[in-house]
Amino acid sequence: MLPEAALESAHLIGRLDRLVRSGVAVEGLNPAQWEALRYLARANRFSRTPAALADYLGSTRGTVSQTLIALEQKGFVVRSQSRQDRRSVDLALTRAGAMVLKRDPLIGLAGDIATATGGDAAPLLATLQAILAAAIARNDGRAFGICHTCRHFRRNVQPGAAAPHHCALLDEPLSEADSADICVEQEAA
Amino acid sequence: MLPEAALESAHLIGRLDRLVRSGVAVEGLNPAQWEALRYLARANRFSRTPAALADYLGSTRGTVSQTLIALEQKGFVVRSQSRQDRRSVDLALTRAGAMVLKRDPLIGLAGDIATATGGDAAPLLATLQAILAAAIARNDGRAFGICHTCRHFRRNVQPGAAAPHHCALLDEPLSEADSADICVEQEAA
DNA sequence: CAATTGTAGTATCGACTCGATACTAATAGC
DNA sequence: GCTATTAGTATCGAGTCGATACTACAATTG
Repeated sequence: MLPEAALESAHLIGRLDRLVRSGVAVEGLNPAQWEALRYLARANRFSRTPAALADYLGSTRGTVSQTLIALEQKGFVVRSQSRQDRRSVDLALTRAGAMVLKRDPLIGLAGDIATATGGDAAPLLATLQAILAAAIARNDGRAFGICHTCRHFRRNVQPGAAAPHHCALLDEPLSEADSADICVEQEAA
Repeated sequence: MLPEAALESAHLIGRLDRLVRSGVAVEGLNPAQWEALRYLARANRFSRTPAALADYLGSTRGTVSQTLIALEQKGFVVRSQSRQDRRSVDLALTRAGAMVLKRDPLIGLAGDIATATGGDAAPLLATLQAILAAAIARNDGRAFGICHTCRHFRRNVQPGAAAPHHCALLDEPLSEADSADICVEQEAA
């Protein structure tokens, strides 16, 4: 038997997200476009590609391609051909893209969360992370967790170097900044 | 300064909802249609109208009208003219509508919540309710809270009657079932 | 190394969604 | 009664999204 509070909580998560999405058109960006900008602001360099973004959004490459066209036309994203793989495209936020994220409607919800939790959102965050992990496992999705929590992460393999850490999956050096971003390849340790 | 955990929690709420919405097409219902069915299953008799649903969804009457046309064609909802106000339309779930809600994709998320909270989702629920209250206040929205928590609710005004309670705003008798449903007019006590 | 198979991304089409506008009908206020 | 307001619908057009087909490149296989 499913506890009533669990189902009610699921309802409320939907309502909260709907509230955010319905107040979104201010900057002329739709929900998918906001999500893409947020993703690109937090993804490490292995993860800033259309395919990874499509995985993250639970969408298709075709749909994401259109989202990216729109964002590029607005000047918030630039696409460039990858050097490693010339089929692939590197995505990056422009300065304007980073600026518009300062007016992300999600910040309003974050303020409400801070208010409602009295400033300590850590327990809520931990619970939500556990829920997301369960939901992702059930849907065979990718976690898009933080690089340094990954089972392929090797800390401080080159001490003192600009990129002291290492990814054992991609065999690539990792800077401190890399290791704090989310990664399309991340798997729990 | 906004705590990092609050913003991250806001992110996760968005991701959870997106996961639910992306696995939705199973029954041939889109996210707005699911939300409408959920609402009608939980709304008291004053609240089962297109206008109240539009408020709830943060949408417009025109858009909701189309959602309702689709749901009526699928046989999940019936519309009938209101007796009190002949401009108004009463909405009701059909038996098929109630049945399809047993396959609501939100139930999957509720299961994940039950798993992640170890079966006691009450603290999470309380936090989410507080967040939603803050978000609604900020957006000048309606709360759609439970009838008996309303400042217009008068308990047991007609003891022993089938509808013992009373709404002081609408001046209408309220059954036990009425008072447990959500209401478009609800205001915190 | 040539041929095959697989992958990254884009273009395009069609069904659908949604907000805006305009409209009808009914209620409320004066 | 006359006007203003409200409930709901119809319709249009911009935009979204998934599906399909395609190009270009990479990886694999023999």
